[in-house]
Amino acid sequence: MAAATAGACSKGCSKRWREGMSGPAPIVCDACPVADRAVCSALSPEDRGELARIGHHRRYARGETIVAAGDSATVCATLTRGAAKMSSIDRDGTERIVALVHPAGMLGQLFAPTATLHVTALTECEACLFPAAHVAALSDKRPALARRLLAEVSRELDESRALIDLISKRQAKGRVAALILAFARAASPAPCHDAETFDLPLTRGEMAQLLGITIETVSRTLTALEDAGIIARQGSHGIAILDRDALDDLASA
Amino acid sequence: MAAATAGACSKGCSKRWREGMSGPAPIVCDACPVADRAVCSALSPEDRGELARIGHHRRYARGETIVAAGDSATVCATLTRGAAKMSSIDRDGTERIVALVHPAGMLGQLFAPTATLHVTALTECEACLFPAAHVAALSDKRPALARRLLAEVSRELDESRALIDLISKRQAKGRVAALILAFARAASPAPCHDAETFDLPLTRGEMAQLLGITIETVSRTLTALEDAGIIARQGSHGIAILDRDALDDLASA
DNA sequence: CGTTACATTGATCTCTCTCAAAATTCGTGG
DNA sequence: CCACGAATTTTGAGAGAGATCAATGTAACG
Repeated sequence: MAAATAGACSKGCSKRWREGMSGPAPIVCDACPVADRAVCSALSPEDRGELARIGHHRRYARGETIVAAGDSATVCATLTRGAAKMSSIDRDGTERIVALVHPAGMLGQLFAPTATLHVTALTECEACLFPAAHVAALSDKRPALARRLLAEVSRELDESRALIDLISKRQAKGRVAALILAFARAASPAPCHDAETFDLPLTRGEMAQLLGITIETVSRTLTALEDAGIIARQGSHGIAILDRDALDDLASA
Repeated sequence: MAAATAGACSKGCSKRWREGMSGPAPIVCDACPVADRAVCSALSPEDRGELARIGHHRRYARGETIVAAGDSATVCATLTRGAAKMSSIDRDGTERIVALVHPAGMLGQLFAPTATLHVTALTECEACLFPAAHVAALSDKRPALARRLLAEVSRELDESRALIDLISKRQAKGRVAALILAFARAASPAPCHDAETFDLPLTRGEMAQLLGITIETVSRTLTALEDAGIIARQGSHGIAILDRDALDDLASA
């Protein structure tokens, strides 16, 4: 299933694995936290039931590979809980994060004959997986689904362009500030206002890749933001926003 | 129609305007250079004919605004000739290019109720414009079109991610090299191999915005590439690739 | 309790930005 | 067709931000 290099998890997942990371399980839409937002919401209950029988639900540990670049059996998945990253690997082995996926987002590339991107769990997370071919076939019969898929990919495109915005900030402070705000938005249950306290589910290395700066600069910048009283930190990943306006200013610079 | 600031063209287009930049004209698919590649190729001749009657064809001068951010009557357009850029404008007036569009590509945002991005002609170019609502309605009736639209947006997404790749290179040389290669690819009529000599239809300023570096650095980098015998220049926009391997090396760094 | 991975901090160097001026290109008008 | 003027591009010198190299600190796991 996974590509050769993707099996090893360097982040100490083995314990959690043994603790009972669940394998493939049936899909129960009634309990789905994103039933109203995800792509499947475009389907009638009957159609959704049919799709639910074809696909399955899985839980992933942090660091686990969800889709490996090179996989030929393309899946179309919806993230129901947690966060994931999509990344490409250069010939020289450098990883490059090209997208972050939050709950209700789609994982995988619906159209590529083989996946060109790795999809990796950033936190413990859950997803519903479907064979891409089935989804494509169903969308031919259900215009509402086709339209919803189109809207979802368009949304991903907008997000991708927002990411471009993020990393084309000139200064490191601006990039880090924008990243913090992006996660504040994603971490909030309500779309209208952001979370004030949340976890950045990225290592410093991942943040550095994403922002196009070095690990050291990320670290120094976070320290500077904390010293300036703009954020507070709890452990290495916990963030509390103390001065939202200052963060906005930095992010738009 | 256009936003306040978008009307002025600082690039001396007035003459070409007067020379007879054509206004809206009927669509003639027989003469279309991208009839086999564009989204409309998914339609039957009859459906395409119907769409052609609804939409119209226009030519744009370099620097002209095709879609202005804020436009509420959303159009769905196909670029048939030339090159265009999509960009957002920050609150502080900084332009940020988030996508380049080449022939057969789609312009505009099919789903946004109002456009969030400016679309501007980079070269003299031509496009077929359709009301987005009509295209969306037709795609509900024609699964083939819906699928083709989905594929197109997915392709745009891939391109957007490629752009992220481009601007997350650490060094300016790598970014410029990658940009040159991207245009070499786009300028070539054959998909299998790139053009060796072509025009970069961007000003230094546009390249700088795109790459997240300054005009001066772009200029210096091009000079350095020329001094190193990797490229040759003809005028300020003509590029000839002399050492493809060296360029590849720089671009992947 | 030691090992490993991750994060922070420090010192130095390189690259890019900034400010400034010269050179070139291109459109315009004579 | 040539000459002028505006915009763009190139080049230079100096300053600043981030990269790099290196070491210390901290947390998680076996």
